[in-house]
Amino acid sequence: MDRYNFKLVERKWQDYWDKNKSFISKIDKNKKKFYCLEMFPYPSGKIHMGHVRNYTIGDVLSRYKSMQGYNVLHPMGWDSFGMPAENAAKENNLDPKVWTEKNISVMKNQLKKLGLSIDWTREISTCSKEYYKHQQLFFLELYEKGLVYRKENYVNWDPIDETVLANEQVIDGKGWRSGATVERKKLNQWFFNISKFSEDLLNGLDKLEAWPNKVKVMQKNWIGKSFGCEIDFKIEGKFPINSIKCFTTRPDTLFGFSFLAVSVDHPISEFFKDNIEFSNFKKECSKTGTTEESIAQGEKIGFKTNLIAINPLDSNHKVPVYFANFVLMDYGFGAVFGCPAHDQRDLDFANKYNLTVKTVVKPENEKDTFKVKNEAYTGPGKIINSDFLNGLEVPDESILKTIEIIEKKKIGNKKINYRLKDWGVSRQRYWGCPIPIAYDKDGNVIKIPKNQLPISLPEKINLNSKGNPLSNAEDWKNITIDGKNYIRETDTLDTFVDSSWYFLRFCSPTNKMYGFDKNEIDYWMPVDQYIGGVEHAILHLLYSRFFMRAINHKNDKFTIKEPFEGLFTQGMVCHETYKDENNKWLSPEEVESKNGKEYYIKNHPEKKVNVGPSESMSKSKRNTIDPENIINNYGADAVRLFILSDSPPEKDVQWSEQGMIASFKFIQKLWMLHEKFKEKINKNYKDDDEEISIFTNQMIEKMNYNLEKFNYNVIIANLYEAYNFFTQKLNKDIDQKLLLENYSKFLSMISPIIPHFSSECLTDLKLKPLQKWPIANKNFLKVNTIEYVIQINGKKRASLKLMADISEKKLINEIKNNLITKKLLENKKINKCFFVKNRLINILI
RNA sequence: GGGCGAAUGGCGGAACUGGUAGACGCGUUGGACUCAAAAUCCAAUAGUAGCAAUACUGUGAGAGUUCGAUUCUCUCUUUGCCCA
Repeated sequence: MDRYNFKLVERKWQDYWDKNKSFISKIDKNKKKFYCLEMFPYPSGKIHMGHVRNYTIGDVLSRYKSMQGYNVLHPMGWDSFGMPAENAAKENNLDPKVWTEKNISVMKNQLKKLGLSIDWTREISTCSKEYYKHQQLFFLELYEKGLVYRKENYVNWDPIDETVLANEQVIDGKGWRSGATVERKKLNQWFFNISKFSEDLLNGLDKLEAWPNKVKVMQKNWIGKSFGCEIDFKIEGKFPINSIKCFTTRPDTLFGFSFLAVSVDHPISEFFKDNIEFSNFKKECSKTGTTEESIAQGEKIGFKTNLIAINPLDSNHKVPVYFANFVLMDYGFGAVFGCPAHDQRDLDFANKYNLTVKTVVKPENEKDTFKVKNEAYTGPGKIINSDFLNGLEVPDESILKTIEIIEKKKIGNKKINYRLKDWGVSRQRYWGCPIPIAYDKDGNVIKIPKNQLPISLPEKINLNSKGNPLSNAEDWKNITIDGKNYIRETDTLDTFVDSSWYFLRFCSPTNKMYGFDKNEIDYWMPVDQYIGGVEHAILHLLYSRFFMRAINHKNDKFTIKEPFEGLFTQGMVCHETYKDENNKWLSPEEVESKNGKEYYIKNHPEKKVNVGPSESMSKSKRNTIDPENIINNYGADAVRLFILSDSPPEKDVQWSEQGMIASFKFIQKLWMLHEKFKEKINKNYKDDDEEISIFTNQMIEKMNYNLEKFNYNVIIANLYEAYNFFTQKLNKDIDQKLLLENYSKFLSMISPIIPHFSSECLTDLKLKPLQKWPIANKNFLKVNTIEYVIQINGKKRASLKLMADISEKKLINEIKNNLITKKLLENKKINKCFFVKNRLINILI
């Protein structure tokens, strides 16, 4: 008996699928379509285990659906613009394009070795002109629709590298690369008007039934709809200003008003621009940072002005106006009214500056003399100390009534506020999609004519110069249109723009005229199942949902709104972490252990290794496992099997060498089983055995259930059970035909997971590979005998194997007559019985 | 601080709609084969007591609903993720 040679077999079937164009998809209106998409990778150089997991999950689903008769679209591409290419190019003095293309070809080979059922004819790469020229056209279309605009905005500015940094590139207030202290700087930036769709994006979530709830909740919180009102506060003082507008969700606490706080960027800051103390205060504020986190945790500081604000509901009630570091200009109107008794932030502030704390809400079970001390009260209750508002129920009635009064008095209006801000898409970088805009000498914006697209990135550019390489590329930057001189926009688009529509491009990847073909979209979209990491739960998914709406805005290019009908977020791949005595990270290859408890450096038993917790694989912790090595050692099928077997796909999985070996061995065992099957099938037995058909058909039902629910770890447990079952069955003589029928169904059911192996076995039996998905025969789903559980007073006491469908009476009779169970009821009076058909009986005595 | 989850043997994890808790795998132990080891195969494996049949305990803790709770409700503890 030969060992199973995975190297030959896997190579053979990958070639076969290539040659036979097995996974190429075309529109077929007679078939139901299924669009299965996994988040496309960034071509960083090598695939990692996270990719293996992601794409295996998608591949199992694609193959399963395709066997069920769906017309499956399962494409793959490259999210190939972005900073790592630019950085790598700088370090190695390379062209980012060359670096990227090399990575793509390596990674494509690696993916092919996994045996994925991908239609490679649809491969796209976002850094190719053929892709981004359509994106430039979209940009112009959106601009024409008023969904793109330019405004000044604050950015993180690295003064050494002369570049803008993303928030995550700022570490402890310093640039991650240069180490320079990051400054806040105002720059002209391009924005997508995503906030225009806030309400629609929020409402759309309700219809996404096949999305994980947690993702919907995250998006909902991100959009952050809050209901409240805007209020005009009259201002007294010697400055040319009559009123300041505030947004509040708690107008009902207006009588607890004790100060008005505005952002240091508020227009009234103009009045203080020559005030040195104010400038110092403003500097102080920029140090503490502007993230909501640093504001919530940091000290609340204020700068008292000589302005006075008046309570619009009580003109005798006057309070000071402060600049405060916890008020942000881009939320609401950059001004809030402070009610310390019912907002912790306001209370901290009031305590620091000795401001009045007036309680205006009391909890239901407290007296009217209730007073807030060190902790703000934000819960429900009743309004007190508030003149004509007294007695209102907090929060619903009190807020609505107060808004009504405010509107009647014409001092403010009901308003819905969203936390979602417009999407800044400008990046001062080279390796991205150029923005199709130019400026005349006065700085006026003109669109690049559509017939001049694409605007290609210049080649052979000096990346080591300071600042944005494109703004230094004089030849490229200066252009003439219709004889007039212009300067190109030198910012490129955020790479999240690239990934906001790639799922549309996959439907018609070679269409030259437009980003997609309507016919193809109408057939393939929406994506039926989208699979990827939960880290993209907010930005990428929200941007994609926005982009669909934006493209469709005012012209109804397609009828669907949501790009992703179903979403599945898989967990990460983790591994233990190792450190040597000097606290340096060690990779798993450098470590070994004899007993599984004590670890030491390979071949150096005297050098002990500290084992840390299992964490998501990352280069920095050196706890990665290279998929390519694993595939070479154990084969693609074994890796696919292992990566799915140990944990539910939505949870983190722990990489384990032992688990990997177990999966490898299982395939070897399956091969031995196959050899035995073949032997039996070739001999002429006649004995009938219903049990084998019952088992197979029940297994089909289980597989269907668990595949639909993504319980892939359970599926593999089912397969192991099947293996155990068949191994035992083979000791008996079974009718040839019956055996072949059931075994071939088994082979079909394992094929989504270990397709090379399954194809090999099926053809070895002179059957076709990629068989149809088996359909359970209902005749075999009904079982003749059932093991009934017998409970006495709720406790299991025995079980009896009896005919299915028997009645309660008959079962009790059986219990009374059976030798084993007889004693349970002897001399006992049955008070009550609970009978669950074909399952159990609970007798109360 | 807020939101959403999770907690089951030595480990990863199963358990349909409230109905036999621990499927399946790993590990461990014992045995077979072998000069020996590896590999492979067989058996055992929640805990306690017992030679055993069996009995009792047991799904983070405590209460509740129920004939019956890993599953439903409440309180608490720990923990993860997200937003801050």
